[in-house]
Amino acid sequence: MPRMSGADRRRQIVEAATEAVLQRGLALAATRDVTQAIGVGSGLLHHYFPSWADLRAEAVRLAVRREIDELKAIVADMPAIEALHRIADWMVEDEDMRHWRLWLNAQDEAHRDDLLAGVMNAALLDWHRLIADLLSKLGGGGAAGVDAEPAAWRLAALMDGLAGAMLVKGSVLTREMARALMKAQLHLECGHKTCDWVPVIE
Amino acid sequence: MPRMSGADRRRQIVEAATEAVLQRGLALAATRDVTQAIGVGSGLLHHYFPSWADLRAEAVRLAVRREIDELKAIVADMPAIEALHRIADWMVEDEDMRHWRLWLNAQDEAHRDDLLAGVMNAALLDWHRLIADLLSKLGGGGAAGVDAEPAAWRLAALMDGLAGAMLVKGSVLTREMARALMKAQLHLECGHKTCDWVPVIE
DNA sequence: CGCTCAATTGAGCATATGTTCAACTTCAAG
DNA sequence: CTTGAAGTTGAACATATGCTCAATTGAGCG
Repeated sequence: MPRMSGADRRRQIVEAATEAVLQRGLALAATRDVTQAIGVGSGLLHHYFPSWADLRAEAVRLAVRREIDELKAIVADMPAIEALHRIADWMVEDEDMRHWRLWLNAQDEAHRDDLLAGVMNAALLDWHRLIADLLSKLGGGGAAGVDAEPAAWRLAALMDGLAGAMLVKGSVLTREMARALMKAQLHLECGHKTCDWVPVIE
Repeated sequence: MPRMSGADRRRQIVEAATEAVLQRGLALAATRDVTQAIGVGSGLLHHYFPSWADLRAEAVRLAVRREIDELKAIVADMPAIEALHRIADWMVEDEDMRHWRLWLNAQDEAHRDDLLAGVMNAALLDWHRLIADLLSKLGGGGAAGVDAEPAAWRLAALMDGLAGAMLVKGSVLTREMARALMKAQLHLECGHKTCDWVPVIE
């Protein structure tokens, strides 16, 4: 009901769309979820966004960027090896895992939506860079350390894959298994010198 | 139009549903795709399946089972290490990757569909077992070999993760990178003794 | 006050979905 | 031929979606 400046309203809409998309998933979230949440008419949404696909992509971009930024902040002042382990823990920390759900959901939906594809590609690069930078801090600067780039791809992809399997209802792959598998991978990648964690899976 | 025995008709419907689901994805595939493809009325579908969700789950089960069986056949008579590398190649072989698309799609959709969750859990177990069995043939029987179970989980999850990233339109993660990363993982898991492939990523 | 422009409305449209059900057709058994 | 059960039909229904557009409101300004 209350009047707003264009920019503010736009932000509010994206915010509501982000919430909708996190709660209901990309498939179920609809324009009406957004308009009803903030109590505006359906026309207003299309006044700011040409189509639902545009708003949806923006919403996903916001959700994903926030999540990565938050993780970056958590990990900012840690030694690299500790940060990597922290990331493995962070992965299984979220109670309902809405963000992993959205991530996988968006990656999947990106097959049919070019806007989402762009968003997810950018996100994947960020994600990879975060890990690669940490890995390259491990070796002590240069010579015989870890090959950061491919190792980062492996770690990033492994997390995605584990998350996907873990999120299936009633999955045999539990959270603790996923965590242990991630840590074992760190062990494999970093070797004994820089990483003394020993994986145990019963 | 032609009359059929119940069992045959049922099979035909599942077959058509499988094709529909592979072509259009779980989100877009609809009952009408199936009925129109085989030229029957909409009521017939519900005569054999209580709901679209049931038929869809059956269709996914068939598609996934076929794919795994096919891979098993390809790999059947190979030495274990060769088979594992063959699987890494197989992963990026498919031109349009419809089966990977469906796999990831179904895993994602499984959040909202309990029938699919069951199907995908069973599939994941099969998938893991295939790899674990190959790995356990590597060590020579027992003692100081590879720890097959967790290694298989890692390899399986890594493939899923790589596939997911690779399938995003315009992805930075190309097929050749995915293949190389998988082979590098095999190198990491199996060690130098049993696996002499050297990963190269430019 | 009036004027203007942007924000806002919401009923309505076109489209698509899964599902129902009373009627119809076929075919084999009696 | 009759009968009955199984296969089959397709128009109709309830529901949901994104989107349009003529009309209305409101705030700032001269």
